[in-house]
Amino acid sequence: MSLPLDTLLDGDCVETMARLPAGSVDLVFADPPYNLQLGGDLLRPNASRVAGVEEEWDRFADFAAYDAFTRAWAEAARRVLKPDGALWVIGSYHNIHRVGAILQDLGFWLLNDIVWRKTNPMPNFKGTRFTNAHETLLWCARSAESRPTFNYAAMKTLNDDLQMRSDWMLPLCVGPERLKTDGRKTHPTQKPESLLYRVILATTRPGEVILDPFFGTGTTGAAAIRLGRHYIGCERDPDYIAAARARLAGVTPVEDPALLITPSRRSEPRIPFGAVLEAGLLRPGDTLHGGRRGAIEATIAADGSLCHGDQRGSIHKIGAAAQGVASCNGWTFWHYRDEAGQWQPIDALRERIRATAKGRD
Amino acid sequence: MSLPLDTLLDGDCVETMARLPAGSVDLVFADPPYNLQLGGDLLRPNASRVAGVEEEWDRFADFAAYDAFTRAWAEAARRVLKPDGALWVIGSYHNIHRVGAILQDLGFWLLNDIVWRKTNPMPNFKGTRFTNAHETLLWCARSAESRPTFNYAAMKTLNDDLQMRSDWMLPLCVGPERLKTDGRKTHPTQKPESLLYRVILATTRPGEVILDPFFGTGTTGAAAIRLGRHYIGCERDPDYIAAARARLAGVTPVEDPALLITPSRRSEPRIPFGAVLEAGLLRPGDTLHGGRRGAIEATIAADGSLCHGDQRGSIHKIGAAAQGVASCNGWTFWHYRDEAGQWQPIDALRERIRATAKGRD
DNA sequence: ACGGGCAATGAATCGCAAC
DNA sequence: CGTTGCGATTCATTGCCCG
Repeated sequence: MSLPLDTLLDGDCVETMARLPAGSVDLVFADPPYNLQLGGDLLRPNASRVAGVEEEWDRFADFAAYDAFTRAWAEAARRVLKPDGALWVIGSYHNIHRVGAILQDLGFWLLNDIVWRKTNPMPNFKGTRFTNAHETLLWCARSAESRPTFNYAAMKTLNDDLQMRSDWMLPLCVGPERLKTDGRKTHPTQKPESLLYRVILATTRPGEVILDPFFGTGTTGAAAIRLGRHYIGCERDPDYIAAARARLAGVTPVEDPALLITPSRRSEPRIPFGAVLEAGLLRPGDTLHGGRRGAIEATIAADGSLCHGDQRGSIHKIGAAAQGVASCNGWTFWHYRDEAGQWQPIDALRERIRATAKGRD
Repeated sequence: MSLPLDTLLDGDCVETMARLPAGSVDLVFADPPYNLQLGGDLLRPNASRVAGVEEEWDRFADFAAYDAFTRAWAEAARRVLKPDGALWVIGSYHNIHRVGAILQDLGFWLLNDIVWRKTNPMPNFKGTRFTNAHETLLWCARSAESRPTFNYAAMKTLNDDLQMRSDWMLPLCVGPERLKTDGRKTHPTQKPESLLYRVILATTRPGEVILDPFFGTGTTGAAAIRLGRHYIGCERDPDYIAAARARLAGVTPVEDPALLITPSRRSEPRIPFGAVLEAGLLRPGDTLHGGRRGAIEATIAADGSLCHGDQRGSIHKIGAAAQGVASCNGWTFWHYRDEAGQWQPIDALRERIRATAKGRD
């Protein structure tokens, strides 16, 4: 059975997911009902009424009912995930702890909890609590053994060359982005595309498949299309389905796929040090220098090993031994004198080989 | 039986709390073990070893054992709380969801989850996840019917006359505040007093009683004394007890608690260029122009880097490289064509984001 | 005394392909 | 399956040493 890519599937997500092949999806993004347990109407200081979440889909008899619901969709999601797949869930303090504990019990492995800090949260009108200014996302692998995708370099670049933190400052979905029907919001909890942009860019690769069991008005689909990923959506409500279909018809992907990938050293093919010799960029008998002011010397052998005193081994092993440390990246530790007489790390020679290799294919 | 005020009680907290009278305490602040489940050593890029939490008290056989432990202390805490009393718990993604779900199951009523955003978290050294830059606190009433104390005005004043949000930006406990024994940290997870100041100032009144079942080196006691509240601490470890007693002997109440609090910084939030993409103000594949008459072109990648010929990097780096100069402010160098067809510096888009992002800190 | 440079460090579930 | 070895990977802050 093949996957219904870029499709919105009408119906209950547990049943829908059960019909999909096991181990077929790269990422699940879930925005389940929060079980808000709201009481009566909430009035602003000017006596206007706050439009809360009053839909039938957010009403559960008790915690046990909510837990059973959570366990059902989470198990179904786990079944369709590939072994190295991952799951994101978004929630608030009303539900996220129940969800988190259940995910752990099911074998999911928490990788991070992410705080979505809202730039423009709704104030606490009654002055009885702290302004509830954030929501929480859980990012977890299918199991502790999974090797989930994390585009570290892309996140670092996106954050001006600093590691992306676990707290994200993003605005609510308002203005033109917010879908409206007859002047009222189409969906009470539409998420901003910026949130999904970051989730998808961080934890999937172009062309992969993202399933959203609570598709709503299709924010996940919109971000997936833009970023060159495939989506599968589940949704029961015909109004949401119609709104999502109309919305997604107008979304176009980025044209140049190269723009979707951040180059990282990790994903580059490996080049053994011997290739530098074979390319004639260094010769057996040449001397490399490492350490402070290049005080550590080593001689290159014909097989690409280094000789330092009576020790002999790889550039990494000798670099570590010469410094008396456990490990060492020989590519950045050892230096040679280039044509202009400048000291350069031998990594520059590896780069040169990579550049010519790319030119060939 | 009268309460042992301002006392550190030696022994297991469940047994100790069981000996205290029911309904006698105004607030419980709990910093339980997080059940970190660490693997082997973690080395920094410079090969130095990260001092993790290796203490026996953070080791549990499995989730079930941790849950049983949590249920035991939470039930004991609930018994000693007054009907309108409240509980704070701090934790990380490793444990906080289990704790939160158990508290809900026991009848506690969640009021807020608070995010302690660390100004100076430890980086993710291996580049495998988002920097774990926050911890979570749960604030809950003893029951849904409780009327817990919340000093709304004090919090608003503390926050420059804006409602205090659910995300707090505070530094780690380092420097002179961090207790040391023979040059090494006395306790692996000592919390900053600033965190306890805010908790106690927000949710207790002067003269009330705060119980801390995991007293450690007594941060809760120190903040309580300073703020004119009473503390009761439970602790098993004799080294922690000795350190706490010595510490608390030197703490004196202050007359004006407002003087204790450092106002939060109001510096402009830093906006990375990636935020402009996530906000949809520009899109991957769009072209920016710079230099005289916009002769220099560059294409935007999905991660917020610019592509110019075979070069790729930040708006600043590519701006500098394209001009052949050492440095460049990309925000003012690069221009885009706005809705009216006018060329505008991309800094205008950053301003637009700032205008909506009235974010604190 | 002041400043620059360098080292230390913080609740951390921290790699992966080839053999 | 386990073992081996390449080689990728850090931010904010404090404090000490030295000029």
